[in-house]
Amino acid sequence: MLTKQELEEFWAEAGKIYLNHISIDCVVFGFHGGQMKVLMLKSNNEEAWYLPGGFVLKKEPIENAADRILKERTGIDEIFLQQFYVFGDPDRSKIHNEMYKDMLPEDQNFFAKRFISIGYYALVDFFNVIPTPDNFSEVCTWRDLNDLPRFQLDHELIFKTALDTLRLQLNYQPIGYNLMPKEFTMPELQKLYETILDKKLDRRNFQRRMLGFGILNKLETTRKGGAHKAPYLYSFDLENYQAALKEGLKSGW
Amino acid sequence: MLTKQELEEFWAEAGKIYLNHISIDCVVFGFHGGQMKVLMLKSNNEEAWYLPGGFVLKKEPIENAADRILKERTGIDEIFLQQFYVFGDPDRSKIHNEMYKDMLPEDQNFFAKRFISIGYYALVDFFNVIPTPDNFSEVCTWRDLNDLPRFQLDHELIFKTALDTLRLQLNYQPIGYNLMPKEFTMPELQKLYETILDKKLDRRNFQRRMLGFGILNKLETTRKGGAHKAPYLYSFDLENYQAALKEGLKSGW
DNA sequence: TTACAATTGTGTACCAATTACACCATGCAT
DNA sequence: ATGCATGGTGTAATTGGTACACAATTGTAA
Repeated sequence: MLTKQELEEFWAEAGKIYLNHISIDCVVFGFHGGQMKVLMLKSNNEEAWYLPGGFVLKKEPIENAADRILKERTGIDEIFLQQFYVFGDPDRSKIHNEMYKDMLPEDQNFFAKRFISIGYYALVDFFNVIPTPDNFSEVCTWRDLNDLPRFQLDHELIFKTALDTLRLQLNYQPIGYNLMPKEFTMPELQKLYETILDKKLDRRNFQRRMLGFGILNKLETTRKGGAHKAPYLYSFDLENYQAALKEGLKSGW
Repeated sequence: MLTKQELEEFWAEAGKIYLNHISIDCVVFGFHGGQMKVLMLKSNNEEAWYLPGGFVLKKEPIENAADRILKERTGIDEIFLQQFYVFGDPDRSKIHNEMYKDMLPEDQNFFAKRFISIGYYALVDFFNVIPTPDNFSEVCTWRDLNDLPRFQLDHELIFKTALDTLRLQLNYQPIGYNLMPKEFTMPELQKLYETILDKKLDRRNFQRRMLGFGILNKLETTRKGGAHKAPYLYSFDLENYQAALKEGLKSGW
């Protein structure tokens, strides 16, 4: 987090280097220990948490802005990003606007302006992420979807909209590919689908159907360790996966 | 279309009343004579056509801005609108930016700025629309999807993205309801689906399935006139339609 | 070493939905 | 009145999804 003085310098400069009125907010999903996680940030001064976000440089494509922001928060370079909605209520950032209102004259005051926020969701391999706080926070960490904190501003709406979109797009986007590690077992993949969809699936039918798509490579090795039969490991056949998604995986879950 | 002087006044004022950098573009779909249509505009000075669009007032929710813009172009009040994508390439409005570049100093020059455009698609009953040109055009009219003109800027991309979205959302949005007139025959409705999906559907299965959804009211009257058996007229049962869409119409087309 | 518990891998019978096609009804044209 | 094109309804065949049964494998405990 920046010091008070650094923050003031940042405010003064922001309007010159970033597009006014426009922000980006990202919902970063990860999967670990059979649970879906979202990356969130918090300042020590405030109780509510917020989503990783930022602004668009004057000549920067918005996709690049989202990439850049997430590279800073996660350390990951080529992240899977999907634009999903724009949040444009004039009062959505009212609380922040009030906070910054008297700092500078209105026309120079970047943060006192109304912001229209472009929502992206991101899917990442949990283990590749190095959560890194931003200029306004000391804490950046994964939060479990079953144990979410209080959100700042309209970030709960943004998060919920992202999750709804994720569910709808499960059959059209390479969601498994981006959320799972390189190698995984069938029960692990099933848990991911169950978590996203929030319902139980039949173990045997899931397996048969997944394999039927022809998008998985069965590896030689098995995952030993549990006190049970060792499951086979799989990896995604990226080429077939991409091809299959073009058609949509036949009639969803 | 405004005169040259009026246009200059508009430019000078625009930056004060509208949010900078942000525009809205709408893809308005209609259905007539068994063909899908898009509402488009053209200036006599230019060859390429463009989509109805506009800007967001400083304190206006973006949905209201889209409503307002389309009310002006179509005369319709409560239009079915769906936000579908944001177009944020820094060069997307390059040609326009160049045109207006030298008119005013850069910081006051609303039109010389980069625009991020929020895309909405709209579904309207063809017969309710009164196409009305805007400040920059003399022509506002329906164009057939099979006979599209050259587009300005990135409007072809916007249109294509809208059409793709429409196809994907066919089972989740009240698309038939908004595009068909109050009363219609089953073959007419089928033609709509065939046009959107760009493929033939079986007449008999279409009918059985549509009726199976329980979202249509069969009316007493039939449509006479053709040299054949007179088809029954139907209307949508809006209440059941809304309910059915919440679930998604079972496993798409 | 052997039996057991837990979990994974594979197969099959059943049910629901979609598809393909046959047949009848209706209204205008000749 | 007859024919033809189109609309309306029914039914068999196929496909796909669901619900289980059963065998195989691994570590653990007797």
